[in-house]
Amino acid sequence: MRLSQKKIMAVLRQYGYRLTPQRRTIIKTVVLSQDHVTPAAIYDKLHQGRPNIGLVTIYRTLEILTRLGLICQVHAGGGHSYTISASGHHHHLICSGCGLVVDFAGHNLAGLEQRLSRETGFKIEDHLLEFVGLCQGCQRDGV
Amino acid sequence: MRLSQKKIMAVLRQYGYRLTPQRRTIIKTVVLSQDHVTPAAIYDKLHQGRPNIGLVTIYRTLEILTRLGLICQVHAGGGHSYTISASGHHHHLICSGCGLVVDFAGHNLAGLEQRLSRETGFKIEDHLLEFVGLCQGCQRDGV
DNA sequence: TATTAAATGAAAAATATTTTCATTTATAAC
DNA sequence: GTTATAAATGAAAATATTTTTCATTTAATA
Repeated sequence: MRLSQKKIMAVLRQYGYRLTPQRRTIIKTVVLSQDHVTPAAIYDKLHQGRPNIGLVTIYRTLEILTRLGLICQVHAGGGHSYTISASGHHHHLICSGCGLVVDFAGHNLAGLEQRLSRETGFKIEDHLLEFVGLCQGCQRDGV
Repeated sequence: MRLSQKKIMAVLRQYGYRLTPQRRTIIKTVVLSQDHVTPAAIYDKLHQGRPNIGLVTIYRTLEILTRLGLICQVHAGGGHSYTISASGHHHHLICSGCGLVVDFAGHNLAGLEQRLSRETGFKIEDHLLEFVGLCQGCQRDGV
C-alpha cells in the first residue's frame, strides 16, 4: 500500500516540519504520479498551469521526504535519482517504456544476507533490489 | 573472477577499438582499484604523478567499457554512477566505509522474476541487486 | 613508411545540484 | 484574531557534472 498524501503530511508535521502550500503541491504531484519523477519533471509539471514554485524548494522537499523514508529513489532503468512514493519494506519493478513503478514485497533476502555476512565478514546494513522490464501496456504498444 | 587488464584490452580490440595509452592507463586504474571509482577520482589519481589525460577521455572510455559489459556501475551506497571491473553475471556487496566492492554470485532471482512476470504481466529484462554494509576492516577501525 | 579513420583534449556548452541571503509565512503564544 | 519568530521560500550565484565541438594527434593497417 502506498502512502497517501495525508499520511505523508502528518509525518512531516510529526517531525516538526511546516506544511507549506509548496510542500503540499510537491507531495501531491509525487503521490499522484504512477511513475518516477525527477526534480526537473516536477518543476515542469507544476509550471504548466500553476504559479511559480522554485526548483530549489523541490530539491529541498524531496530531500526531506527521502530522509524520512516517505519517498524513495529509483536507481535502475538507465535514469537517475528519480523518486516515487512508497511504504513499508518493498522493492521496485520499473517499466523501461513509460517509467511506471510497481512495488512488490514478499521476497526475503535474509537468507542471502546471512550467507554473505558469513562468507565475507561484512556487517550488512542495507540492500537495493530492482527489476526493469516492459509493462503490459508498453508491450502492446510496441514501445 | 574479475576480468584482467589483458582480457579487457583484448575484447576492446575485438570490437575494433584502438588501444591507446590513455585507455590502457584508465583500464589499469579501474582494474587495480579494489573499490568503485568516479570519473573525477580516476582523473585525480592519474594526475598525481602522470602526464595529462583529459577528463573527457575518461568519460568516453568508461562509457565504452560499460557498454561492452567490461566494467559495471555501482548504484547503492549513497554515491552514484561509480564503476568497477567485473565478469560474468554477479552482484555487488559494497562497503559504506571504504568503498570496497565484493562480487558475489549464486543467488538465483529467476523464481522471483517468474512470479513478478506472472503477477504483473511485465516482460522483465534486467535487474539490480546490491548490498551495502561495513567490511571487516572498517568494523574493526570503527569507521 | 604513408595513409586514414579513430581518438584525444581544450574549451565551450549544457545539465544538474547546492549555497547564500533577503523576504515571506506557518505556527505557536498571546 | 494579532503578534512574534523561527522556518521556509525563491532568485541569483556558485559549484559540480556531463556532453558537444572541433582542430590536432596517433594507432593500426596496407
